[in-house]
Amino acid sequence: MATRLKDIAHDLGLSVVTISKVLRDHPDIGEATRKRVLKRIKELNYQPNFAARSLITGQTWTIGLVVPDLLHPFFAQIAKAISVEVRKKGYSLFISSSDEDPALEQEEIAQLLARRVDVLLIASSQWTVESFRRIEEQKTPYILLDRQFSGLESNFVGVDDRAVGLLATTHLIEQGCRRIAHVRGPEISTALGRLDGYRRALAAAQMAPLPGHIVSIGSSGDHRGEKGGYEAASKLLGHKSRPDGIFCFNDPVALGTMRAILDAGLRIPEDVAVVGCGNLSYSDLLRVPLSSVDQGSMTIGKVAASLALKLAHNKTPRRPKSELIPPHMVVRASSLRSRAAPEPSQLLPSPARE
Amino acid sequence: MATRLKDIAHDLGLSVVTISKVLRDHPDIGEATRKRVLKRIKELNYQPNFAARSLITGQTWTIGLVVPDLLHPFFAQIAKAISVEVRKKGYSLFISSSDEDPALEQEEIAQLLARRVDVLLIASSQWTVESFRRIEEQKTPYILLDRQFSGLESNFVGVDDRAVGLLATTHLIEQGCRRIAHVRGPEISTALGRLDGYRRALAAAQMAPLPGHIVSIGSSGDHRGEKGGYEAASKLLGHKSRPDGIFCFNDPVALGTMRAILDAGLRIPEDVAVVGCGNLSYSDLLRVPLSSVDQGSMTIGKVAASLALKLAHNKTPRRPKSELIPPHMVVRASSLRSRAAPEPSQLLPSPARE
DNA sequence: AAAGTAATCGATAACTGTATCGAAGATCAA
DNA sequence: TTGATCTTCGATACAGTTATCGATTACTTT
Repeated sequence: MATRLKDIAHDLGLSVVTISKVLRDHPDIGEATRKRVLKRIKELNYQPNFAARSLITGQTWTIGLVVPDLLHPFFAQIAKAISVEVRKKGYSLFISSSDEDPALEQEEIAQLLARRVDVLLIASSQWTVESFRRIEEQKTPYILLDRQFSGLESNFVGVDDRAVGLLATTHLIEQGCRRIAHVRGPEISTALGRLDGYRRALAAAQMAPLPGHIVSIGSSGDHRGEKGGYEAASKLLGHKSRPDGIFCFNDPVALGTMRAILDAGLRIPEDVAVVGCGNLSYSDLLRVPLSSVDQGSMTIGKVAASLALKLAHNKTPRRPKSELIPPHMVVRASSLRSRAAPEPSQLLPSPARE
Repeated sequence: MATRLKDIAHDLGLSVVTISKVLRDHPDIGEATRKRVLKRIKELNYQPNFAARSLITGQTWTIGLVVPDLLHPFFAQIAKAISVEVRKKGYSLFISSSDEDPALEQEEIAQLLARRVDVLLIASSQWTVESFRRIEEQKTPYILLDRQFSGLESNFVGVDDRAVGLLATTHLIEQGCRRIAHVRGPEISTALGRLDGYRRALAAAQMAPLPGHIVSIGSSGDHRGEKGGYEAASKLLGHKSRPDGIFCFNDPVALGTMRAILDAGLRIPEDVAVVGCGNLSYSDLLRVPLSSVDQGSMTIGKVAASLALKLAHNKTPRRPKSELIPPHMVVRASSLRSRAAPEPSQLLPSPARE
């Protein structure tokens, strides 16, 4: 059986209270006894019982994280960063993957609330605000990741999506593109922000989207991702004023877009330049390495973790805080056409990674 | 404040004990009161306090998972599968990423043990057996994932590495390769098993590795992965009897190998066929899509979860169980040279994924 | 009617640690 | 010396649940 405070107290002829105080650096303990206790604690390799501690303090020293898909490198990176950061402060991290299923996500949130996690971090695939209201009822502090919800004032950490759109579109303009199209995503904050940035970048250069140059990928699960990108890009390429640059909502969509361009017998980036978003780990291993806007997922994780730790300690709820992480552009072959053609070696995976 | 058993008991004029029994489907409760209690529980949305429950039962209904790198799709897939499976049974999963650092891994194991997880799952990056001995001292059941340790009798779930080597090498033989080389990994169970399978497959075809056709990637962190593969393959290609097929320890190494082959002005698979292992998510997005042995990471996760749940309930320790998952070959362009040349479309990402 | 049995529920202790306040002794000032 | 203050430690209550065993009631059997 594991050693308890009682055992140590009995060994040293002290009371449990004294041992408990030593453990928590309580001031009113004599130096001599403090040393004796610490020595014995080390000898017996005492590990405090979190259950008993939680019962009285109300804190569990755990943090919950719900992501739509742990396989997605973006969320995996965030999860990893959070795990590392909170562990340093003695917190452990529950991670669960909702598989993009709102119903499953709600169950997982409920389970984590039942476990009385100190803070809840959610990258939600929800469409309504309802489940967040339930979290608020329980008075558990929570932080939304990646995606925001209008009409919900909550803590938020994610990339600055407007800056994403600005960065990508401005880059295409600088590369000499004049007919820049956008394959946009569904009606969620990330897609809307990127669309807005795209529009603003064009406007800043005295340009405007040509009619039909903003296409949306299908909302059904089957037509999202790469397939949706292929279909959307096919539409664009059949257009009478064919785009010479396409900014895609995310990297999978950009992959589909690139496939459509190559299938149409066109060259990337000479005929059509492509920029995605997410900077996924495969981005520089492709046939044509994909330029992409990096969302700074590691930074998102670190910032979210630090905010979570703050919330865990402040018993008094503060005003919700929104942290926008600045994105940065990672230029690869798919959009590099201003200067000389890229070296052949750049078309292949290179050992030096971003 | 959250509702407690006491509240429900008071509301209905019953004792806490009765409510507790209803919650756990104890037989000696009358049907009428059982329904009344369940109704009230639902009304108040009662959530049991895990801390109090753990304190008395000794079970925490949590499972711990330690992986070397959550960003690696192999481990991400395993983590996801485990998370989904154990959640169904009411368990929550602590996940931590050790960043391939043995010292960090030990800290994380210690933290999870201190939390009294019911079962510990470890994909270890350890070199010694020492830390597992400590787990055994605490009498916490544990399961090793992916990598085994000689001289340590423990529960294990992972791919059948010998079968991996057999499958890959046999495939290359069937594709008409006659000088098959192997880029092997370090001195750990996975690499040794795959090497053994490679040897056996050759022997079964009355063949043997030519001298110098088994090369090892460097053990230092810098020379592992893609860079190590590039260096190892360069050696092989300079050999007087140049290989016409290479089986690589894993996919990153295979990527480096392919880069070396193309840099040498040779064709894949016509001059040299390549097979990797891991079937990483980028495998069919490459310039030359990579044939790879799939390790069945989802199956590993599911089997590990099911074993973990068994261990969580059996208070009496059973004999350690070893579960070997059969791998399967995923043939793509990098090794397909027996019949007609692959269709051009196969050289590009295809929407239909394995 | 007496005794036995089954069904249903509750009183009490226990699990381990923490918060609170009080007690004992030491030290110091007046 | 007295009183006050400080230092160091402990007694007690408590957090929310479950294990155990005893109590009550109703029903059955002989």
